[in-house]
Amino acid sequence: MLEKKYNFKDVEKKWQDYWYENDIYKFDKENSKKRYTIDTPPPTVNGKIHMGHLSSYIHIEVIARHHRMKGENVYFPFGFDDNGLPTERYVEKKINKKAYMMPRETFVNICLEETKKLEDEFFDLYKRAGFSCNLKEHYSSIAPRTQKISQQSFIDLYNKGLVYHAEAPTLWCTECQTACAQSELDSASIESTFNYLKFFISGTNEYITVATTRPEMLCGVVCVFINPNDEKNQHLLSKKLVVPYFGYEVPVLADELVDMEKGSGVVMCCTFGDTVDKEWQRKHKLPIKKCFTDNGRMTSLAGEFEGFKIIEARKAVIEKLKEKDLLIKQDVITHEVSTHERCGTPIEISVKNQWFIDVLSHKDELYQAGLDLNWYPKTMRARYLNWVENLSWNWCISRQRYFGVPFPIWYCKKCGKVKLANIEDLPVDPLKEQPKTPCECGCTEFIGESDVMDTWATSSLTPQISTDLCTNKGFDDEMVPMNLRPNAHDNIRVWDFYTITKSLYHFKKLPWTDLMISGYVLSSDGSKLAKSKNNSSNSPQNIIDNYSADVTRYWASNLTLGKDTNFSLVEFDNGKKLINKIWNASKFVLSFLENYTPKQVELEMMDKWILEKYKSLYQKFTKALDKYEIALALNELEKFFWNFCDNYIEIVKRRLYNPDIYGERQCESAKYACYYVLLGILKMFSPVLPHITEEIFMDSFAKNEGQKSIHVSGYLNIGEDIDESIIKMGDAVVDCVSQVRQFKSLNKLSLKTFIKDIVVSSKYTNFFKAVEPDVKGVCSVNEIKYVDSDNFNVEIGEVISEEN
RNA sequence: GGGAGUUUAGCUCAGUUGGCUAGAGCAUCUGCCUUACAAGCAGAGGGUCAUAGGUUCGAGUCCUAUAACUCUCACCA
Repeated sequence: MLEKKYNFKDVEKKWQDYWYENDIYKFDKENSKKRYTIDTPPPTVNGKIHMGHLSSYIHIEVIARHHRMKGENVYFPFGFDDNGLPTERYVEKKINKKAYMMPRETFVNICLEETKKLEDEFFDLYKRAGFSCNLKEHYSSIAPRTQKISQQSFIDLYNKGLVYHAEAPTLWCTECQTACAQSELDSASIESTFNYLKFFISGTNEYITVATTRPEMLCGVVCVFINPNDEKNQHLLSKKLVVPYFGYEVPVLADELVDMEKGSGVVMCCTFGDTVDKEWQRKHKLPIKKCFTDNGRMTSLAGEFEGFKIIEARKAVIEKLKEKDLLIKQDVITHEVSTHERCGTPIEISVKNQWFIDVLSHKDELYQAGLDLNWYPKTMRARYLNWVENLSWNWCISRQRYFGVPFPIWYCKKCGKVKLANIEDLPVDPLKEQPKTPCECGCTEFIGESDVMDTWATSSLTPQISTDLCTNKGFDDEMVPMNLRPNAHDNIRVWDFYTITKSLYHFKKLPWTDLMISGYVLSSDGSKLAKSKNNSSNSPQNIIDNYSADVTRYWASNLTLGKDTNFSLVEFDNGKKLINKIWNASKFVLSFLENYTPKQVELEMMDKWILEKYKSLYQKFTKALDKYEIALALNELEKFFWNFCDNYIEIVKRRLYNPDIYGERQCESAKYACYYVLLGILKMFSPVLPHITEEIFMDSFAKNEGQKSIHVSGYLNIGEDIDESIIKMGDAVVDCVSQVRQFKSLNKLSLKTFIKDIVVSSKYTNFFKAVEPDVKGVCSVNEIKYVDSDNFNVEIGEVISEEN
């Protein structure tokens, strides 16, 4: 028997423990059933989880449970992305010290401790949300077995010539003091000044106007460009110009990229002030002049400004230019500047020795991969394609940081050649170990690479890393391609792109077949949620405490895939109502089904009707979920469920209560339909509401059905052929009942009020006659008359009394 | 500047490949304590589907343009 009230706090905890202890969701790799494999996103361990993350994971969860209920063998692994810059910054902030202030090993150990603490919190939250992933064994992107896979990937790319080491212009963060990748850029709107400067033509008193937002880089000017079609400035090509204030001379060159409309139509080129400078440096083989150091201070090139921070230098130079009358005018402008996503510092371009994975020469293949994958929703494909089209930097994977997977390489002290580690020795730390064999040149002394790999260089291998947990096959894996990669849309250009890249490069195949892209959950005012912002009242922990895991899952399941949503508590109240209704309806129906075992009887028409409608719902529901349309599936199910409660149960309850009046068989027929429809509905609700459905199932169905959990019991499919005519006729009966109810409502009568007679005009007289006892009962009508007609109509007779 | 999305009831949103009178929840109003549920039930009111054209027997849905908002990429001299 079910309790009178549903107590989610006790019930949810009870089943979470039960599932965990009994390995209900364990993946059985020996099983020959159809597999469904999920490349679960490992959360970045750099702060607290917010409702956005949680909702995205709930989508994955529902899909995993759906496939499990379809009878598939679901591989739903779990892991953490717990190394790299995001984690380092989290730890630096927490301990209020910078990594470079201590020995590398000390910092790495603190990182390991701090991530462990956060991971325990994450783990607890996932359990409390009712997640059916494998919580017992999870991967970590810094664990030795992961490092091994990551290092092997590097060696494979090296051997294939797809990764190279070069001194090249690199996106550089002066705050984090590391190189970064194009995908790590954000943009910020910054107020700045556009400064019009006098560049004197060498040996004359004539000057030409050049506009720049970065006067501090005047010390690094290598040339001045004009457009080859710029007639009025053609004469400059043979001349030299004097760089204002700094006084040295630079040549004038022509290039089509110069926009004649912008500024003065003449532009100075530094190496490097922005991305166009990078192009020009390569094309015109310009010298490289470093104006600032790794930590963002001016170099000796800046003369008296050496040691100034970039922004300070800019101000100081402008003052000097004013003093010397070299500044013609200043326009205040607001422009978009690329910044580092982790710290918001404007990105500089610097020349450094870095490791790059070549992506620019494989754009076509990468683009094609986007076309070959199934994107849900479809529009997300465009974001990927757009990103690939706009790629302008190769993927820089080296970071001048500390807590990351090391490169498995050394440089020969004598000849400088790269020495790779042996695959069987992985993982290696080149700072602690030495190669086992000498260099080709005979030298036995090596310098280990001190850079570490970017975290994406590793997490782009999650298909290999996660399946390795189950197969122990490491880098090579038979379970790839996986079925599903789920993530939010911000990760398309990052994690998805990199994973596709690696999979194509290593194995010439796609890493998965489907992508399910979730939207963002925004604050109620439309601003972004962030892990770093801690708005606690809406923290996942509090929401689950207040509303239950099932209600939280209901909320997330109602979000449209791929679409951003402002957070609101309204859906939570709807979820609460649904839970309450499921509980009450089940309790009521089951009160008639104690010790009942279903047996086939001749069915009453309204019982056939609800079963046919169930079949129709079942098809719509599974079809929608197969296409990752969680909200649509849930919607159909809710509509059916409410109809089941408010119409079907109301219609049959008299038969259930009074077999003596309505007949023994008629009562058995209602029990049969109630048993299977309720069971079927609970199974369909189970992916979204795993706790309450388990509670009811285990209380009342498990024994009959011979199952240890609803979640591995499979959906209830009672047939493919749907009798549409019964559905239509039964719907007409409901329509008739509605009209009688409407009549009573409009006349402010109680629904109990008896009506002397009604006249039903319809095409379905025989059907109405067959269900006459049901209709009479639910409508409190004493007599029904019938008229054959194409037009449906219900005429309502005299009101008798409130009691009879 | 390129690309994508959104615009439907007071609010939050559904609306499949064009097809009967455009749906749901919340809110509002009216009734009803009906042998599961008042955290419930039965009803009612509320919409020029952003705007303007077009295709069609028929358009919320398809096409063109416009507007507003959002996201994304790029520009950043």
